[in-house]
This record gives sequence, C-alpha cells and structure tokens, in this order.
Amino acid sequence: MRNAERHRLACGRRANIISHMNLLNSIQDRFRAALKDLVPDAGPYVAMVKPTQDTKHGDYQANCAMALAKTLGKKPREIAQDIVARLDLGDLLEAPEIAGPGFINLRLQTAHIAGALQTISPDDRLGVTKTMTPRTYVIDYSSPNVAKPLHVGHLRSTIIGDALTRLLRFLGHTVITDNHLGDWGTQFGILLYGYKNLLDQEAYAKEPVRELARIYIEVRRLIGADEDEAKNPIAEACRAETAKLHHGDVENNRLWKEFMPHCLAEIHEVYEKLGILPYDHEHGESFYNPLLPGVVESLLESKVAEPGDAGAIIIRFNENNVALVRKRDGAFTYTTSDLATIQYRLEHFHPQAILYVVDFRQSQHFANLFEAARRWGVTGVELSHISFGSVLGKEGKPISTRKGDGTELIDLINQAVELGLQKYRESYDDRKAQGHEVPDLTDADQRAIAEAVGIGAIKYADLSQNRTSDYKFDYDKMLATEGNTATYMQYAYARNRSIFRKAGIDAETLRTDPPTVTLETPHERALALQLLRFEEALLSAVAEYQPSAITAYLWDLAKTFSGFFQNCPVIRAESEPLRKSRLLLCDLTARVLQRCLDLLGIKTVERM
RNA sequence: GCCCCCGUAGCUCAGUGGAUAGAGCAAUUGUUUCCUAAACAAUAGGUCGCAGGUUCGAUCCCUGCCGGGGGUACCA
Repeated sequence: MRNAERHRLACGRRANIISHMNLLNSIQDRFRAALKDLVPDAGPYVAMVKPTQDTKHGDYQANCAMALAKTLGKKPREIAQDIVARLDLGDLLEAPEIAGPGFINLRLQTAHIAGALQTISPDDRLGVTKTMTPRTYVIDYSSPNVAKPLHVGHLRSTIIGDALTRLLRFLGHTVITDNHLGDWGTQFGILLYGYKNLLDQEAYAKEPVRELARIYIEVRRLIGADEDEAKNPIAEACRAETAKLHHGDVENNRLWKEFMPHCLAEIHEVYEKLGILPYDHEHGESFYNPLLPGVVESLLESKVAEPGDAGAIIIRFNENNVALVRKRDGAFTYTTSDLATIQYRLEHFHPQAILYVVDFRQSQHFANLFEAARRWGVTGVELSHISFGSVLGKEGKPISTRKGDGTELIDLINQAVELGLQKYRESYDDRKAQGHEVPDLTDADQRAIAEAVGIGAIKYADLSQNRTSDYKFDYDKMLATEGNTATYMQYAYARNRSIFRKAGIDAETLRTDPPTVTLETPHERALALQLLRFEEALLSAVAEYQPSAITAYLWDLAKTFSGFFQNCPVIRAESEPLRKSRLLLCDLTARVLQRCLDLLGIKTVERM
C-alpha cells in the first residue's frame, strides 16, 4: 500500500513542471536509467538511494551495488563502477565516490542547489508540488465524550488528527474531518440525574455550560471511586436515566437536545483555544443510532454476524476473538455504531481512505472492525488505525483522568500559556540586564507570544514524539529553549524576521525578483540544501502518517539556520550580492519554518 | 491462557537491512562593543534487554527467553 502510494506520487511528480525540485527523486530517476540495462526490475535498487546519515559521506548515497553482487555475480565495487559509468550526472551531481564495500557517495553540485533555491523563491508552496493523484480522506479524530470536560487523554488524537489534516490538504488531497462524538452514552445519565436533583436554576440560566460541568463533577463526586459503581445507588439512578433516554423518554430526550449545544460549545471553546481547524462534520453516536438495527440485520443476512450467548449477536473472528454487535439486552455496541459509520461515510463522502486517530489500546477493536467491514463487503478503501501511545505523568505513570486532579485539558493549556509568559518575561529581563535594547511590548503582544509559545510547546512535544510511543508530559522539557522544541523553532523564526526589520527590507521583493544565490560557506550550502528537502520531509511524514517526520526536519532546518545565523553576517555581508543572496536564504528559511509549524498547527510570532 | 506494543548513553527520546549507532538534557569548557545569548561551539558518555537464526552486512527481519505496559463478547 505504502509503496503503491509512493509510486503514484513519484509518477505524478515526474509529470509536473517543477518536478526537478525534488532532489531525491531526480537522483533516483537517474539511477533508474543507469540500472535499466543491468537488472530487469530496478525498482527496489532505486529505493536504495537515500540521504546520507553522515554528511561526510556526501549528500545522498546509493547502497544498491552490494545488494546486486549476488545476482550479477560480480564484486560490489565493480558493480558500483558500472553504475557510476552509466549514471548521467548532468549539472546535478559531482563525480560520485565509491567507498567501503561499494557505497556510492553522491554530492550535489553547489551551483545546482543555488539555482534551485532561486527558482523556488517566488513559489508560495516553496517547491512542494501538489500530488497528481489526490485522494479523499475521512479523518476521525478527537472524538470526545460530550458532557465531560476534555482531559489530557484527548490531546493526542486531537492534535495528531489536526496535523494530518493540514498536511494532507497541503499536499493536495481532499480531507473530510469528522468528530465522532460520544454523545449518547452513560455520561448523559449523570447529567440528567444531576439536572433533576442538584441544579442551581439561576446559575443554569446564566451560564449553562458551567452549571452543567458543575453538576457533572458533583454527581461524579457523589458516586465516588469507580470500583463501587456497580452497587452505588446514585450510579444506579444515573444508569436508569440513560436507559430512559435510549428508550425514547420524552422528558429526557428534550433535555438531551437542550444540553447538546451547551456541551458542544464547551468543547469548541477548547478547540479554538488550541487552534484546531473547524470540523466539517460532527456526527456523533446519536446520529448513527437510528441506523443500527438495519446494520445488524444486514450483518446477519450476509452471515457476517451470528447469534451468540443468550440472545446476543456476535461476529466471530476466531476461537477467542469475538466482537459483540448486539448485547443480550438488545442494546448495540461501538462495533455496530462504527460499522454504521463506515457505511454512512462510504455512501456520502466516497473516500479512498478512512483514518481513525485513536490510541493504541483500541488496536484490537480496529483490527476486528476492519476485518468485519471487509467481510461485509467494504473494499477499495484504505481503513487505517492511526494509533498512538499514552500521555504519562512526569513520573512515568498514566495520568489519572479522575476529576479534580488538574488534568482537564483547558487547565493544562492555561498552565502552559502562563509558563510561556513567564519565559518571555525572564528573557526580557535577561536581555535588559545584558544591556540589549529590548522593545517594550503591549500586554496584548506579550499575551500573543505566551499563547504561541505555550500552546506550541504542548503540541510540538506531542507531535515530535514517535506516534506509537508513550511520552511524559513535562512542562520543563516542552518549554525548554534548547533542543527540539517549538520554542527553539519559533525563536529561529523570530531572529530571522528581526533581520528584515533591522535591514528595512521588504521580503516580498526577494520573491518577485529573486537575486542570484551564492553558497560559499558550508553553513550556507547546508542551509540551502536543507531548504530544498522540504518536500522529502512532507512525503515521508505522509507515507507513515507520522508528523514527527516534519518535526525532525524542522529541527535540522532550525539548527542549520542557527549555525548560519551565527557565522554568516547578513546585513553586514561583505558585498551587496552576498547580502542579497543571504537575505533570500533567510526569507526562504522563515517561510519554510512558518509553513512547517503551520502544518503542525503551531503559530509563529514576529518577535519574542 | 491467548493477542498486541515496548526495552538504545545517568535522564528524556530519535533512528535505519549498510560505513565509527544519533540528538537534547544533565556534567566539564569556550564564545556576546550583540542581524534577539530563548543562541553557537567543543569534550566526555553505549554489550542498541539476553540467546540463537536469516543475510555480503542485523540495533532493525525471524524464533525463544527475561523484564515492563496494554487488550481480551455485553464501556468506547
């Protein structure tokens, strides 16, 4: 699947006018041509051309000679010689070096890098081409239970889903975002019980969202610890309210309709604060509820499902792996609802892929769900569980989601923003103390910096982690100014922008009429090359649905820029052409930094 | 019991069938008459959990074991 997608992308790019901007692809194309007469299927060997891990081996390397030794019956170094002899270097590559057992080390011609940079400068997309094979994706992420405050457990799904949406759209795909709200569950029984027994009418009239949150927490508190719930009389009463809701009780359904907008408003407020793109759809469980009897009927009819114990209906995958689609009390389950959702999405959105950004603990559920869907006749659509690890406390233990311990998402966000503001003020004081001239920013500007830094820190810490591993939620680490953090990227951007302010240059002029680029120092060359690798990074991020590929690229770019900034004076460059060339490097760096951060849902600020 | 994930530097984590396994923090040290020091640079730090196997080549793929986490028909 992934290879097929890569292949389609590659073919699409070849057809594109500015396809030569993708360095890796250009080099691979040349290897494809060189290998054509040596081996019947060059594909796998072309894939062995990749960026070097160590810059002392050049910019790119080809490892195919060793792999070909057996099939061709020759020594790897000889094969490397053959390949190199057939390789059209053009104005792209320096003469390759053959090293070690048969590595082909490739170095790009610096003039080519400089030319390519000048070419992409006017391009809004910074040299990244739109895919020639756009797909329609449905992405299902965040999906909280409404009527409960969002907590830390919702963080990853929300921001990973948001980042993937931005990335896929930027690459030219159609993305339909759908928030599969848990809006029909037992939490409404709690709310209904609370409404009927604990409501402060006046408070409800004035601030319904807050009052509903209060009674929710109050009822949870009265129920007490989870383990007592089965025999707890209040919990029992709540369950009864839920059952009445589900069985069509008029009063409870009226109240449900009354609560919903308030519950949604509360969730949307957090999304807005976090900077999450607005959803295209928010079809929750209640939306699919009327479809469920028909789904079960269809499952039975097509023999996907079968009767289980005591009137339950099940789908059997193997001896000890079974999914329930109707409970013995007649109620449906999330499997039923998820199958109804797939059916609905196929019918209404016609996607080529449906992605579920949901934590790893549900991987068996999704494996079963996808298998059930296939048996049910769903074909020709990628169904992927974009799984992720847990957010752990600083001590490495899962953060408890029990109420009242400060794990509500909104509190975490506010805390990070507060710390961001502190950081700004410390830095301001330090710089003053060092005798620097520091502008006095308005409270509003400081606030904007604090939000960009604080919220950026949370998001970046999450997205820079390999999706599948757990990570520790640690303010000190995520707000650090050194290392791979949002702050470091934002700082690189702000320093960069400062150059243009000081120089009094409108960056736009560099884009409409890009100056000649000269890359004399290793710092300039490294920065330029890194800028040209933007598309490579995005394609590798999308291939694995892995936002951390973008952050890894950002980290390299920002570090390379910092080295350049330290060593290559821009405003005081030795000559006017060099100054222009460096300004262009800066402008492109700022734009790529900003674009990358934007794809992650992170804001930049002009100064900090 | 069965299934899934993880184990890499003191700490937090990257990483890939390829060359001497990388970052950041912490430690030691240097750099500011400043295009923002929220920075740059240098030194030191490793049995990639253990044992086999496949391979020209394994931290990566396969098998077993040890350790940790998660899931396992009526919550999603």
